Amino acid sequence: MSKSNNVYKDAYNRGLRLLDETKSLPSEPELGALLGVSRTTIRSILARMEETGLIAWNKRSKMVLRVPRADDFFPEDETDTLSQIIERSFMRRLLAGGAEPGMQINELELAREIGVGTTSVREFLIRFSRFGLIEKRRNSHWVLKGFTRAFALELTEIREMFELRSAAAFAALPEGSPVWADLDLLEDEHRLLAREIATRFNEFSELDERFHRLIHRASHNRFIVDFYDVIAMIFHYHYQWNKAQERERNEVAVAEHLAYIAALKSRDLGKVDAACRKHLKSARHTLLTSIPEAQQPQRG
Amino acid sequence: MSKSNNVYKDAYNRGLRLLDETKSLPSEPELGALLGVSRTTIRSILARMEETGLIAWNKRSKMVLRVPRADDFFPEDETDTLSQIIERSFMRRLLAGGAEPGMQINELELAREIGVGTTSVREFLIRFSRFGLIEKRRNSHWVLKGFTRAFALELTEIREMFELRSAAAFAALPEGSPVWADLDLLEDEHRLLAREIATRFNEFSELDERFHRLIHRASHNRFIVDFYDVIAMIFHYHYQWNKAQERERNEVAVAEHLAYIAALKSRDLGKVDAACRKHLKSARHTLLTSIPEAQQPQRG
DNA sequence: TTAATGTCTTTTATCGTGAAAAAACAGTTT
DNA sequence: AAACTGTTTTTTCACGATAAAAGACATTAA
Repeated sequence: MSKSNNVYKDAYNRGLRLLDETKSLPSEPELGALLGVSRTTIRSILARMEETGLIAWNKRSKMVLRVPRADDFFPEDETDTLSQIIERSFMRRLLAGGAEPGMQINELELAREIGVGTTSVREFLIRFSRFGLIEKRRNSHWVLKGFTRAFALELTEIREMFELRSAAAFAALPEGSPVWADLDLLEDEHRLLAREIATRFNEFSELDERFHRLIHRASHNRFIVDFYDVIAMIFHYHYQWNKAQERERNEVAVAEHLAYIAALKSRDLGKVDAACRKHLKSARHTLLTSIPEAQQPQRG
Repeated sequence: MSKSNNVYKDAYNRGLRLLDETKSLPSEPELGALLGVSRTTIRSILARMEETGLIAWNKRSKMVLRVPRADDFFPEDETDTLSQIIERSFMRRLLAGGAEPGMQINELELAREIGVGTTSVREFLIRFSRFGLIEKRRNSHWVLKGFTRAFALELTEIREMFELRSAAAFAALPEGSPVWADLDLLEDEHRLLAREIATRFNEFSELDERFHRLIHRASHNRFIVDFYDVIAMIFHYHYQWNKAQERERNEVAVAEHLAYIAALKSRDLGKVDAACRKHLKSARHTLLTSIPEAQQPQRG
């Protein structure tokens, strides 16, 4: 088993949804652009759609024969990237407890446990190392630094520095910039979510990320924009394991975002600074309270 | 050829130097700690030293028979890590010109050209990507963003943010902190270098890095400390290709460092801020003037 | 003559493998 | 018993190989 065809399977599923919506299929290059894959993959998808009787395919004519059924789709877990699989596995172990700071990380053991090759695990660890949670010992093993209070404090320190600067840059953007329209759209989504927060509170995390990424982009600095990956990753897993008062927390956060948006629209740098600080302070507080910190750092 | 024994060769060379200095060798574990390698490697080294008649080795007795000659050493280029080799090759191509922003990077071609496996090149590119000079297209090629003026500006923006904060943290450190002794030592080295700048100006870059790393460490923030890797990497190559007015530039920088050190020792935050700003401003200027920026960014 | 399809080539993603190096274990010496 | 040496096991590092996916080229339809 040298390489899974998850790109194909994922694109196939998305292709089915497209078929369901539009009841037709465009040309191969257009489909490729739409699904973000090459024509090679598109042709495999069309071939299967023909096989399963979804379409009649002859050159440029693609006649839709029937609507996709639930069992036409590939199972969700077969569409995951290897690195997603490894990341999930790794994070589960990391958050499951028993993962003390200072502990060694064994590539071979990880690979065996997840059932993948060592190369993929190595590449994952290298990519993951920029999050500051693990560290490599020169020609030896990796060391877990752990998701500690110190980590959270260092992370939020940078976050606050970067976001205050980005927010100020955002507010200084000229009237004609397209970001203002993006901000308006996000504001609408926030209002909608605020109204239905009782039932849709778990949709906040996705909105949160889009909002903050929009602001960070105003910095026009790749290091600031890239750093949001660290924050997004942490918050992604944080949301999964800390469900305490989720509804209340998110309700507060939506309100803070709306105030923050209003401040940005006012272009009053003082107001922007205040609204941004207030929101980041409560975000930091939420993150800090969710860290167990029962165990002390140990030497491995 | 599956893995070069550069760890052994490099440790062997360092072992020879140790032998030359001390005319004796300690126990295997102690040697391992001294050279930073495992006992397995130490034993290979001792075995070769015996073979070449440098020592008589019997269990814990290691009698030195003769002084190492020049031809006892392994050639310098056989002691390099694969990733060092790849990095040098890659940077040479990047700085050699003809490396336009937007250009594709081909793993296979790079691997063939350097004469290494694709895995090593992939891992190098992943590690290198955090410097912000290249970017990966999902299941496709890498794209060169290029060492442009924009890059330099984004880099220095973060650098200034981080260093101003670190310098303030440094100045606020209590009297008893060991960093003050480190600073005193660095100050001495600066004075010495200042006196002999006419001949030793090329030793500045190494001192520069140690000085700034000391300051950044005062932030106690892993993201700030790690970011200095980006700066160090850029300046390392920058020093290699921009030799114009090197002596003058370094003379100015040493003077700025001494003023900066004096400001830190005064613990006057205003003075620290001013000295730091002044030095970073001239560092940015030096970097910016060295960027050709003849070619415009192009699409690949 | 533009834009599609059909076919072939190249590159990326991933694995298994084997040597280098580390680490663990067992036996000795002081 | 503490610290060493001798031996064995495990892990890391790097390669070549192969299927998936991308990309390039040739051909055909509108």
